[in-house]
Amino acid sequence: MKLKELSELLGLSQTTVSRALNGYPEVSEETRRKVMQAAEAHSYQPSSHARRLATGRTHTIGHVVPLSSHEMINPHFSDFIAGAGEAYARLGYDMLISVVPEADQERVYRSLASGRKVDGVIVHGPKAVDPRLELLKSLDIPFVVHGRSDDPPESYSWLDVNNKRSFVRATQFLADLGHARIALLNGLEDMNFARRRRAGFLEGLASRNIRPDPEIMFSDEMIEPNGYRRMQQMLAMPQRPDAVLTSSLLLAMGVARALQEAGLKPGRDVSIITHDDRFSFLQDISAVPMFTATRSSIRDAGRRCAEMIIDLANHPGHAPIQELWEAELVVGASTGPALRLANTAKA
Amino acid sequence: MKLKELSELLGLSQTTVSRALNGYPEVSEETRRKVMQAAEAHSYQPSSHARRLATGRTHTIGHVVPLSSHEMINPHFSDFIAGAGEAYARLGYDMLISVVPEADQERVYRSLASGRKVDGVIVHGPKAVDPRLELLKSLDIPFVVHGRSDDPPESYSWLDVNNKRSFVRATQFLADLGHARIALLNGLEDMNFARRRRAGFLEGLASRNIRPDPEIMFSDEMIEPNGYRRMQQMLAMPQRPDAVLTSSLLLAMGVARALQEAGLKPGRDVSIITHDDRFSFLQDISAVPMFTATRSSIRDAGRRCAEMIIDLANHPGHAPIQELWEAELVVGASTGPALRLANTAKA
DNA sequence: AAAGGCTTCCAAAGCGCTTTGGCTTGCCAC
DNA sequence: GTGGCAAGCCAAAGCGCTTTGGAAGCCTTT
Repeated sequence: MKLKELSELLGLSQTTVSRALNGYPEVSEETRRKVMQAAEAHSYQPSSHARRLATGRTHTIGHVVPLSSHEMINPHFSDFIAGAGEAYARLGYDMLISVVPEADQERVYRSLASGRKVDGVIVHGPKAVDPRLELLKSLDIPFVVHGRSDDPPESYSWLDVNNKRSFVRATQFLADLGHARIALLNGLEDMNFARRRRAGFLEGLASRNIRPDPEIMFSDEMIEPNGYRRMQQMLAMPQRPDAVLTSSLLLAMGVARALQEAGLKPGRDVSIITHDDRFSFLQDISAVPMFTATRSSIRDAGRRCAEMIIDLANHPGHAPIQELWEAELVVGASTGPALRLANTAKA
Repeated sequence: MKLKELSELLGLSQTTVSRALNGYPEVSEETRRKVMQAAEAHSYQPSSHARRLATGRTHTIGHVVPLSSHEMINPHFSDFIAGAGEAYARLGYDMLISVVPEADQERVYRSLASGRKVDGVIVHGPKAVDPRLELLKSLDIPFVVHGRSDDPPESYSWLDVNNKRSFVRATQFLADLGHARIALLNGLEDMNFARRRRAGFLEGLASRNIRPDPEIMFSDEMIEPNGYRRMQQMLAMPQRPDAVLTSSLLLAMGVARALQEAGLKPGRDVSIITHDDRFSFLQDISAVPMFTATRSSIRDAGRRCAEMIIDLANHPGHAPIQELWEAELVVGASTGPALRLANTAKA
């Protein structure tokens, strides 16, 4: 069923039918009702391509998802997309996803922009210094960054967690429990969020007069095996850490596994605190969470980013939107006071 | 830069320029070369919408990703999409993703079909009996199922792992190590794959003359906390299992965590074998894999499904394609012979 | 009664491509 | 010298919508 057929069926012009369906005022309520009914009855759906060609609007948002250097897809991705997808469904938008190796990104952005395939894009995984932002500004296409780069924050739209403050708090929390030898298992530090977390960690240590030890500060892809490997490595050190701060629940799980394999108990022998993106596949269903964590739902972030980009796409010339979310500190079973015995024995 | 401008610039008609760019033969090589050069120089890219309107082909594949009953997004998703995305990028296709609650699926499929937004769709997470297949057949839109339903297998296109055989082998492997009390932690058994695995498990037990015990057969969402919870539950039983077969690495990790917390060692005290979809965020980087597993890369599956659907979209009337992949049995550290001591003591 | 202003509708011109049908031109065979 | 054929090109007609610029009809005002 196409517009022409529908209009002939109704004995009206295409113009009137189109207007009636799209809610224009210059149509009598009487006619509009008839048109709506007929459209419903014949389950008329306008061809999206024809409409796009005529209006120039695509009602589609692009997500360019970079593969990491190891060709890995970020596990954050699925929950973020789930949240964004929910917003798109609600607001009548489509989601176009390109999964591309780092190197191909520029090409893809250019193609999205020049082919006018999308009304806006979401930028995933911003680097500390990220050339994509300049590129997108120059392509003159609305975009929202999930995270931040080092560009002037007011010059573009973004939604980010206050990574620095989270890690300051987490570090202080550990220090205040009496831990003095605190390890950091961070994400790859070419990522902006990882830099901010590192800065927070260092600031937290400094505020409690603890000297950082580069020997127990790591920067890896945030997957479980890396948590395991790094903790094993640290357990073999002459002086092992008494607390670990990790950037992801997956790393924390790896750490816990290494500890348990060594007969050590998280929260008693070694404290673990982690950032928790609330992955749905790791959702904590127990009364006391397994890990003490700074929590912030990445799914909510996806939802909000989607709303933001749609807003921007609908209002060209709109000023950039920024949102900084505070993570919630949730105390779980993986942290506890430093072992006094060991400390006094040493003293 | 639009076609009209480019053609005027070259002093050629739009027809000729279009033909030159799209590789039609009725253009001299000389002209084609000139056209190509000019297009390159002015980075001309045809408007996808105009092209779609004119040709009716969208060069887009739709993925309708259902949220589980708990609104959860399947962690399989991201790796599958990564694989598919790679194929799409290679073959010049776009990927349109809708994340929708179970109940909204039909509406979305209808809208994709009637709006002619995609050339074909991938069906995710087929149920044992899945009405979506009939719907798609009736909508007359090419589709490929990742997995199978109970529909006659030759009536549609699918790519599946031989779940039944995998679980027969895994069960026999455990039995042959001397384990007699084997638990099953399966996925939700309204899913087709879970039914087949259960059938394989039962067949494996039967082939070794072991009677199944419903008390230690579970069907849950395949997330880590469920593995943990179920294993804890089983450890509290008067006669705990001496081996566990799980449907996902996430479940297996939960099981291992419960064991270690109870002071038991996987592979010594209790054997674990799992199906492993090779999630990139759990990729095993150690020499001896942590878990004995039946392995099959879900990312490869995504890649192949994408190729299949494009094939079907390009050749209307093509006979359905089916592929059944065999999983690879990889022996890791989580399995070992049943404890003879305990056995003889009992005898 | 003429002028002006609403309301409600419509014909036709795009949007930027592809594709149909046809028109030249040059070459060869007869 | 004419007919036939291929090679190479083009004008124009879509594809299915939206939107511009009226126009018709009716009511109110002067």
